[in-house]
Formats: sequence, C-alpha cells, structure tokens
Amino acid sequence: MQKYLIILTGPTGIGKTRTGLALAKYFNTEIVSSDSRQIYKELNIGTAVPDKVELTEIKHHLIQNHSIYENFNVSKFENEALSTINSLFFHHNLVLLVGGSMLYINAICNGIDNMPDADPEIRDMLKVKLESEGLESLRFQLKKIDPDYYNTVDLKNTNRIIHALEISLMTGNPYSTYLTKSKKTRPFTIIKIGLNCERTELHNRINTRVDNMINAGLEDEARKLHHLKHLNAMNTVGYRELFAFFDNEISREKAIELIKRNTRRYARKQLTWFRNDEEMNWFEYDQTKEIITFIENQIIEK
RNA sequence: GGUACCAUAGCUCAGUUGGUAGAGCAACGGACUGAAAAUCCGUGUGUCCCUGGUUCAAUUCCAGGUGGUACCA
Repeated sequence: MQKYLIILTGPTGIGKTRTGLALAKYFNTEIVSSDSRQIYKELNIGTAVPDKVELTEIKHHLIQNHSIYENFNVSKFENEALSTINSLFFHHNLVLLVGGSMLYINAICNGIDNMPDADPEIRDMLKVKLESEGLESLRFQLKKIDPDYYNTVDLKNTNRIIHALEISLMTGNPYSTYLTKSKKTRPFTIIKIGLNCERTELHNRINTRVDNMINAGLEDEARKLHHLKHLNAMNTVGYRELFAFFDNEISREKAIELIKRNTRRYARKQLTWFRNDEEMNWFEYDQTKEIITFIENQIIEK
C-alpha cells in the first residue's frame, strides 16, 4: 500500500494549525509538527502552539516534547520525525507534517548529511577566539583547514564559519568532506501544500496575532524565561524582544513593535524559501475543501 | 470668514542659489546542510498636491485652486 506524507506549510500566522486539524480529521490521521520552536515544552504563547483542545482532538507529535535546555538541531529532528512518521504509517496510509521551519521540512524531504554533533567546548573556544582576534582570524584558520569550503561559504556569516571549524577540528576531517549533496530517498510519497494570501492581509494577521499574544500573557511567560536568554532556543522572535525590554534596552511599546516587525520579516523569509520549491502546491489559507480535493486526486492518480 | 505657515518615498522629514531628488524607519528581493523563529547578503520603491504663468528648462520662482496646521475673529 502506497504511503503519503502531506506537508502543510506556509508563512507564520497564515493558519497552518487550523487547516492541519481539518485535514487530519478528514483523513482520520495524526499530525507531526515541523516547527523548530513549538517543539519546546517551556514555550507556549509566543510560539502559538495548538491549544489543549486541539491537541486532544488530533494526536500531535514533536510538539512540546523537548526542553530548551537541550541542544536540539535539525539532524535530531530528521531522525525523530522520520521514525515517528514511519511508525504512523503502520496504521495510516496518509500522515500530515505541519509547520513552517524550512530547513526542517527540507531535512524530511531531502535528508541531511551525517556528521557528528558539535562539541560545545570547541564552539565556546571558537567564540572566545572570535571575541579576541576577530572574524578574520577564524577565516584564516578555515582557509588552511578547509580551502574548498572557504571558497564557497559566505565569509561574512560568522555562524557558518564557526560551524565548519568546529566540525573540522572535532573530527580532523575538513567540514566539506561531509557534504555529499546527495538526496536521500524516502519510503513514502510527498505532497507539498503551501498556504498563502495577499501580503497586506498576512501582515494584518501577524500584527493582530502579536497583540493577542500580549493580551494572553506573553510578557509574563517571557519574564519567567528571562534568566535563560543565553540558550539557543531562546533566540526566538517574541521572547528576545521582551528580554531587551526587561534589560531596559527598549520600551515595552518598542518591544511589541519589534515582535511584529520581526515576525513579518520571518514570514517573508519563509516565503522566499518556499517560493523556490517547484514541488509546492499553493492555496489560499481558507481553501481547505480545495486542498482535500487536490490531495484525493493526487492519491487516485498514483 | 481673515492672516501666517506647510504640502517631496508607505511614515517622519532633508534637499535642489531653476538642470526631474535622498536620509532614517518601514517595505521588498536573495542565500541557506546540526543555532534555521538562527545567521548572512542585496535593493529607492517617487505625477516632488493640482492648474496656469515666467523660462531653453519648474519639484524649486510667481498667481490661483485644493487639503492640512496654528493664531485672530
């Protein structure tokens, strides 16, 4: 029996949760999340996780099942999401993957190369070096260790340079030797559904949603997490702007304004990524009926 | 109703001694292999309020109109 993974995605605030629930009910199946922030159990309001009613109506996976104290990453996501999806196929012919994290979705569709997780000590060491000697020094080191990657990487992107160095130093092999550029094959058929709407309306939806989050108590939630702002997981829109307010760097009003702006920018970045995906089938956010028809036609054809 | 001041990018405003204009913010485009809601790169998007006049040339000067603000009635 052919298995289908329906990937439902789109910019933040477009209504993926709602449409996902409707599809899950219709196809009598379960939802796997592909959201890099909803995966954390400590985050609620700011990540717009499905509420308790929604989570009991339909079984969700990879929602709030990890801690912000862990060093979660895309590779762990790939492994965990794939094994979850494959076990769901034991009882379902169709499974939903719902979320907007582009790289995570890409890892499910195309896979990601195998390499070890970065050693936090080596990363810290490189950060110290960055502080004391500057980015130029890290570039110089990368040029010696991995000239191939040095020639292709964006040399202004500190994160990428640090990552290439930490993997190279840890393993003794140049980072670029781990990049096979091969696409992994999956034992299921993928159908990609993208939700969208006119940009102005998307901005309105986002602005309203941020106001709703503030009214729902986002400030209190963020205040409790303030002392954890150094964690990777807390470098998140909706929290970091409030942290800046708590640290007296900006006003409360300014923080809310920045949350809206940064959410809008995130949505644009998502659209940039998804736009280039030729496999994406685009729908307006309220076309649930059309989406169901589309999926059914796809399945019948195969 | 009268007088003064203002009208330039989505917003706040510069500016052009007359040669079709530029800052900040916002916005937009792009890259993307273990931090990805991350990180990085790039782009002015304009009937200079409207209609006449002067001029080789008007967003700029002049007149009128329209809209706005302030003050006086």
